[in-house]
Amino acid sequence: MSYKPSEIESKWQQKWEEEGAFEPSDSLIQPKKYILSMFPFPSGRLHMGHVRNYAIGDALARYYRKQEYNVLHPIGWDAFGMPAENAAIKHGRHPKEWTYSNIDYMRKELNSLGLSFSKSREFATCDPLYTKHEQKFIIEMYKKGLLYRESTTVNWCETCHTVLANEQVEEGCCWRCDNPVELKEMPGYYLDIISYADELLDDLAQLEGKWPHQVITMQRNWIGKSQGLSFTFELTEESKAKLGGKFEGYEVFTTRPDTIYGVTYSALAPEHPITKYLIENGLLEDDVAEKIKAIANMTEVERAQQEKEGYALGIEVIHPLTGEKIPVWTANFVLASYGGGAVMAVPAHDERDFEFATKYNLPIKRVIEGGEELPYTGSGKLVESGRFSCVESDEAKIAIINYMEEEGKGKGTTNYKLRNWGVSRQRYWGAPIPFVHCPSCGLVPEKIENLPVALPDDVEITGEGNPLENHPTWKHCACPECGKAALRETDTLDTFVQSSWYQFRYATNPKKWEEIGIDKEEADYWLGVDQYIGGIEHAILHLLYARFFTKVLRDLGYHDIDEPFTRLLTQGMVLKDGAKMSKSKGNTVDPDALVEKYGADTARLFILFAAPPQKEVEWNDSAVEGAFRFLKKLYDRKAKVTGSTLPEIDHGTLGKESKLARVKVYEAIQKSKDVYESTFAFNTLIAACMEALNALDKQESSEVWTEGMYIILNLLEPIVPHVATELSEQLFERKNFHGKIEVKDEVFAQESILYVVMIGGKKRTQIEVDPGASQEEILAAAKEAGAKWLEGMQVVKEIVVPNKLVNLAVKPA
RNA sequence: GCGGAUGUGGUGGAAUUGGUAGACACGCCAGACUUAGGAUCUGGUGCCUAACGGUGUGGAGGUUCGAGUCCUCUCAUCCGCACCA
Repeated sequence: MSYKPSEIESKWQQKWEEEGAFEPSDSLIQPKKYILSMFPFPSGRLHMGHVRNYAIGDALARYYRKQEYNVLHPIGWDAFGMPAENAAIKHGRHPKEWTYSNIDYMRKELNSLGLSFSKSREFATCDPLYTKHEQKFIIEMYKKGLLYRESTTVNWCETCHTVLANEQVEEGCCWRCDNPVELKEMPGYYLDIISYADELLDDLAQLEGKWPHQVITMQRNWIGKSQGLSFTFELTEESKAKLGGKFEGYEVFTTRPDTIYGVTYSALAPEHPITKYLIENGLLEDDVAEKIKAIANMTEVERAQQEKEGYALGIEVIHPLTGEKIPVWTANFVLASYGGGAVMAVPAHDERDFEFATKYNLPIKRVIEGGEELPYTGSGKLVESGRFSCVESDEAKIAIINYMEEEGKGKGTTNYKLRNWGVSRQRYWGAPIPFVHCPSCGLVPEKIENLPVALPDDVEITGEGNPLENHPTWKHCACPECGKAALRETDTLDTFVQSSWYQFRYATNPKKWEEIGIDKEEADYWLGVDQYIGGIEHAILHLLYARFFTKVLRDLGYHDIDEPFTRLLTQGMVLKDGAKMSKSKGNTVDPDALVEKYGADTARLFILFAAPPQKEVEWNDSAVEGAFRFLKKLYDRKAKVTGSTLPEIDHGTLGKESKLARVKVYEAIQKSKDVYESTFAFNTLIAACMEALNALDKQESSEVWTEGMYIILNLLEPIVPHVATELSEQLFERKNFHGKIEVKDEVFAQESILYVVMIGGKKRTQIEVDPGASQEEILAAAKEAGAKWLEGMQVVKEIVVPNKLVNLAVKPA
């Protein structure tokens, strides 16, 4: 019988389904492995990236299951989000209907790949049961002061009609639709991720070596911690008067307090309250006011592309140390979102300040020695810096901070680039933010017993405005506190909130899902995820949020885990014709079609064989054929097997070719541990199995064949489970899938050892030596074999690398 | 600009971590079997050379008996952040 993947695969998929073969045990004492591939968004169909992601995770899950670990390998659906609403707008389908029908289709696709998921723990994040617990967390965070509502400048995507978090803005554009992001002032809910910035930063150290270095660095840079001095610039009396007594001064932050004596001007962001006040009260000339407003309307990206531009505001502040009067400007390079939206400017020692000062003829005062030209941004001895002159930069930084603190003029401060996480979305298809606006009580969280605050099904989705806002009745409710008429919050939560805690939900037994969100005992048993697998595109977004949420939930008492993902593998993209597969480029390969033509095993084998998982993999039709050919060959060789157990082989009696075949087989075993447990270089394990099969083909011992197939099927089962299980069932009653196969050292014992002979660093010949040969004997043999190249030469050094080579260093005699 | 990677045959990629570079596979070439095949099997295949031999891991140096692997400089490509004071 020839290899018929479709028959074999559907047979085993059905069997696994009936057996509930991949459910984890409820016993929480066994050694465990939690293997998690990032859950998919139910977009409609699987793509090759999914196949790769799940093939990697499945191989690991199956490997550990065979090693008798209790394995949790769950799947679910990241089901809220814009595309569902876009489908509603475009095709008039209800987001819920669209989402669930996509899930049904994609579940079948995943099934057809033979992935060993726990079916009982599958869920979609749009399930009100999931929302219920999430809303409870949100309310608890609010009560703890970690969630707050405020009106501020936000990133607004006009196409998606919603606010975006900082992490969701890529080069000034929306991460989802790629339209330029606008700045807009509006109220929203924020999670105080900054209060966890230090822990998020410090704990990266424990991920070192377990997460890709690149991801750790990206997170570190994103958090962007910097230390320095913050102090208040007090306005002069005239300036205070000009500002109607509304302002005493403003705060600035600097990482270079050592340059403070070099301040020659100060600059405010166009959005700074003082700038705004001056404009709104007509205290600037009309054309200047217009120009400042124009800057304020630009996005940060647009501003960054502009030349430095600014305007004198006609006010002055007092230098905190010299008492000098310093002019105040507004400038397009000062960011409203960082360090209070105001800076002290030291043109001599800062490139931006220098460029600006040069353009507007502002004074430049050197206060640090070093460098030939200005601006000089390095460190050095201070000059013209009062009592701090002659002190080195590093010391001066500390001394000046200390002095400012003593004098009550400023303090040492830490600043982060990280902004608090804006979680409000003005969209329908998300988890409602469980708050109520009461005219008498203000902002009130919904009562826990009333959760979930569920979405109404009867909505009109037009793309105009927020459907929840427009719904005739949904938002009208009674205040949870005073019972009077009130309005529900119509914002929904960012979908990244759902994916921030799903790893804990899977760990909780489904029997408890109704009652509790996270079971502490089970969470502490299963988490951290032993191996997490997903795309690099989540390096900051999801992976930072999930780390943050984990710490917050820990502090709320839900579990004791510090880091959710112990080990992380970021898989490379699947390319075709050198570009990422995408519908718009028309270079996709449909997993369904592939599975239909060659079977799931071929698809899985190809994608794991073509490249190591961390790298990009280029699609190659003939390499797919090659993978299929190998499986056909493997299947065909079942005829060579004569016994149904692992045979006892008398190694000494075997022929040379048979011995070599055994070496290859046992080398593959050794390789497999390394691959499955540390390097994930499945390509090399597959190659080792191919080598072993090639070597088996070159010999005739049926015992060696039996042993070889017994072992190879065991090693390949995680990668090509259907064909491996089928053959194992036919040949060995699946006995080869249980327990470890011991490596037999006798196989590696050699009768003679091959030494390469190098003379003068060049490979010249080789010799066969008895394993017991002494160093002298080996050298003698080498010299004899290499006599031709030693003529007229003098050996100056002799190196013998045991079991490998002899190197004779020579020079002309 | 800052940060992180990566450079090995025609292609995807190996290399026991300083020890025979190119495993395995794709492609290509030759042959066999076939009515035929884009099926299967066998053999070959880094480059230069008729051969002996030489040469070869982006480039240039260095350490070493020995370097794809370690060090210094350099070039190229990719990714992330980007006026963060």
